[in-house]
Amino acid sequence: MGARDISLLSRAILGVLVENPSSGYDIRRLFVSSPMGSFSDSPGAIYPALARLERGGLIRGRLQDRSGRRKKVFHLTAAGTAALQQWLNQPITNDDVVRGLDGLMLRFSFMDQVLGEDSAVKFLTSFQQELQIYIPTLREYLNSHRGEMPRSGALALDSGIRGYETLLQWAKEAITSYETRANGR
Amino acid sequence: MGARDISLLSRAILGVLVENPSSGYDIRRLFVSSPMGSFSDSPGAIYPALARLERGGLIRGRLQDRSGRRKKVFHLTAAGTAALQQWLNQPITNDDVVRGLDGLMLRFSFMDQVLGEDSAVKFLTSFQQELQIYIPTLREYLNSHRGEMPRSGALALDSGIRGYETLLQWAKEAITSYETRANGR
DNA sequence: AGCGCCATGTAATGCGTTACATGATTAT
DNA sequence: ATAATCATGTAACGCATTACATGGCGCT
Repeated sequence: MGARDISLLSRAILGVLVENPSSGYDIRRLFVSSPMGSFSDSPGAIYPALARLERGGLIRGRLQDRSGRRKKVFHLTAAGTAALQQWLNQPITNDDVVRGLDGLMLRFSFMDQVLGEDSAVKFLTSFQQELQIYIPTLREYLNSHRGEMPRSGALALDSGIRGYETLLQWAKEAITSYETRANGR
Repeated sequence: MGARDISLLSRAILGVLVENPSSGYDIRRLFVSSPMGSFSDSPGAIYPALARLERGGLIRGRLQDRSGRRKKVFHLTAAGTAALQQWLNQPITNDDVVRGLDGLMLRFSFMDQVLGEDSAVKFLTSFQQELQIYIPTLREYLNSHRGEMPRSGALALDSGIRGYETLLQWAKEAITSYETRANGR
């Protein structure tokens, strides 16, 4: 009831609000104009999500009646911040890697603002470990089933494997990027 | 109604059935045991999806009462095959690349079985073109907004860009893989 | 006077999730 | 016997999609 069972769209909204208090319209514009465009910019998704979050006590909206034009600006409550932190602190599971990559990257993108760079590095390290376990299982599947699969099926799987390999490489470089920056200070 | 408005899960089912007539249980097992695991293996998703497809005339189930154990094996109808082909033949849009990558790869994985290798190559070529348009826009966004973004936000976007670059490279190699094979025949 | 943008919502619909329910068969 | 596996379904619930509805503001 309080903090679990929150949709990914709502998580994204919490992450946006932790940086800047915003109206529903602001969030819609952000979702169309930025690479967060994988989230819905439709009013039928965002306004109900905001209403749910407010009902749950995670955000709070203040009405601004600037010159007749009504606008409702939302900001995180203490409970909202706590819920966001708790989500970001969740350990990375195999299931996250297999079916929840979007959520994982969303979590990471808010991480160093909310939890700090140390947490971001820990996250990346854990992510790296999960990938190092998962990638070989995909390769084994491809090797042992290649014969029975259509050519394009095998290629599609190969593309998935390469995507994960790219992520692994990215995670390694991201970790060193945090470390060199720390040294540079 | 007839052929549009079909969920991705249902599309995946159609693709599975074009290869092997299967029961709901067979499909569930396939979804857990293969890298198609991003699809739901839950009975509450698969059986209703099968029922909808059958109601729509795209598949047809035959009851097998092998030794008391009832089993309903589904196969594609002519309309089902047509619907699948029509889906696979859809042109690739920017929206597919931004928000529908899963669907795109799913389409490709069935492609050479259903439409033949020529279509697969055309698909890859078109995919490549869309990527060549889209990737620079992401890079420009990153360059022009890097200053305002938190470090992990910029890194998350970078990971997305690299993923698309990997896909582009993969598409190129996949095309040559089809061509060399054609020469080899 | 009218068009486009700012701004917030609601209603119908459909699908997936989770949990529950049922029953037969095979292995221990 | 009884647990695990085969096998199919249903019910409550929540959320996203699409389309609709409303109204003020600013420009031409």
